Amino acid sequence: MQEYINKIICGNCAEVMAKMPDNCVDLVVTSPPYADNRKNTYGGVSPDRYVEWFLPVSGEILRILKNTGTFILNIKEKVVGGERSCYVLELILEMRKQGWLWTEEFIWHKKNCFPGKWSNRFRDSWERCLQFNKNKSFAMYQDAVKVPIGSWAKSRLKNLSDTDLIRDETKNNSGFGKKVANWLNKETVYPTNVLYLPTECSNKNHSAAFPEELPSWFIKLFTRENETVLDPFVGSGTSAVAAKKLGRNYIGVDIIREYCDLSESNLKKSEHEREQCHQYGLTTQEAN
Amino acid sequence: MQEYINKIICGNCAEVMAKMPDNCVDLVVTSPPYADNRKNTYGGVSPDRYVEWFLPVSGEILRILKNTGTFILNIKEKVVGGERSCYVLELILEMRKQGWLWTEEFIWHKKNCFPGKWSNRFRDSWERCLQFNKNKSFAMYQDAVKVPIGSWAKSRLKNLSDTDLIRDETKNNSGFGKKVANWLNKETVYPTNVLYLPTECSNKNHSAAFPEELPSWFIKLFTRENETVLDPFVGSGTSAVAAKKLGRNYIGVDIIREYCDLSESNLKKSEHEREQCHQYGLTTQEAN
DNA sequence: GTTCCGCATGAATCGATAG
DNA sequence: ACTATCGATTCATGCGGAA
Repeated sequence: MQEYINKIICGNCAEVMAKMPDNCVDLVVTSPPYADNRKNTYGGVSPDRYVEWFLPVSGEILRILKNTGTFILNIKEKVVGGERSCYVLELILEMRKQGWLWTEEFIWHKKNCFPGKWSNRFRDSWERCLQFNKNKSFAMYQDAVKVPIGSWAKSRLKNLSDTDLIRDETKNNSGFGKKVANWLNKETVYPTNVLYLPTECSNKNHSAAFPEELPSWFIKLFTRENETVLDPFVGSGTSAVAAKKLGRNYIGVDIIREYCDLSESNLKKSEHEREQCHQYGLTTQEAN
Repeated sequence: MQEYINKIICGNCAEVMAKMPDNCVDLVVTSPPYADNRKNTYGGVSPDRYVEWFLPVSGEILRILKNTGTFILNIKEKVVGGERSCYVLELILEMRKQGWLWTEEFIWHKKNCFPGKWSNRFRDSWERCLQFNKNKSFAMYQDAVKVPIGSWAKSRLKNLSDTDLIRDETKNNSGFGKKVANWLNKETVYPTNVLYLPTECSNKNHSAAFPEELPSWFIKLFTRENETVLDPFVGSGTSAVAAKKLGRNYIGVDIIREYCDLSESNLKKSEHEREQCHQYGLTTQEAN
């Protein structure tokens, strides 16, 4: 097992995982290639074969995950022929037959989604983050993701655009005012199952980079320091970088050599930034 | 048909709809009783029988809906035994077999969701609003739900740069001047598929009232004035009130006499408010 | 050092045109 | 007839350079 810790491994993730022992990983967080996308990079899994393609992967994850571990799957179905594809729904049902518990569906509500205009559809600004478990009693450290109420209110007010103001006029004033009053007494609150994050804008040289905050949030929620986080479709390495920054062990797998190299490079870059922070006497926490 | 227009009908909605003619309704928007919920009011449909219970209803809706019409289903699966139930996923798959197109899944992101704290779960702050159609080409009036543009636009459009000119020229040889004019005058943008609305605070004497803005938004998006909106589980009458306020015809059905009375009462109340507004020389639009 | 402003870009989708 | 490619459309964010 030790040979996988804090490594990026190039290979087919189902085959790589097959060599790993049972019950050895605390969290799997990944964003696999979506159906029929990225034809030039991952080979383009078609929607009607997606489930059969993914099940061997989820089967290996089920085996190597600890009994108290969690599997977070970030995914969204494409539009095909004017209709939402059903492969994600079918995948959930099949994974349950495989032995998984479908514990929860978190929503990533994207602040800045892709632009576009169509006659029969609005812009898609959300994705699914499906939570699967082996067992009803799994590890969850809710206090690690509590939101300081002060900064919440501050950023909320700072970002209050004209849009927000006008949208807010419609709501019931008395009820909301009462709620705010309640919140003022607390220093931190628990979040909900909706994550409201911007998409990553900077160039990652990878076609599907999710924001670091997304894996980071789940890593804090479902693991403690020195535990192990696996991403079988590590891509540009975002989740590995997040795990490392948070003092967790990472294991990254990708079938594309180029992406493995990119992950290594991003890991080095983040390590370099950490060192610079130490030079200036900052903690990495403050720097982020 | 005329006997149903602007009426609240007490009865089993599948039976009531069975008497209605084909292709007579422009929009169906409803929030049916969720599985195993509201045991004391709707008799408590259990999760494992939910699909078989709902399919006759969706079958009748498929028949009475116009070919260009839309069916919006507001629903969220319950947690049963620590796991999300799968009846909504199964329902979508079965409704497709029935002939429906699953066009889109809108998310209602609740601003102020129900409070609570559990050891293995955060508060649930979103619900599905599933869009189904009979036909790929359905009626959609996107301009009716445009929202104010973000405040970023003010500074962004203050002075257009050279690159803006170049970018647009490369994509479109002919009509650049027209484009600039469009952007400069633009004060509203199209929304996304996430609705960020507060939950209803006021007491509706109904166990599952959704905010009026939710049906209101879909009514504006999918119908024009004098068209017909049906809610087969009308409950406290929210969607009927919304339709009436927007100058649409409503048809409300509920199996519970008490809820039919409540709907009638809420419709009267909204009519009364409208009259009061006229007395003060306000339009109903301004009052809302 | 701080704020401001310009700019590229991001898991997109549809309809028309071409092969 | 059916698939593949291409252009047009569009919004908000974080970054880097400048004031």
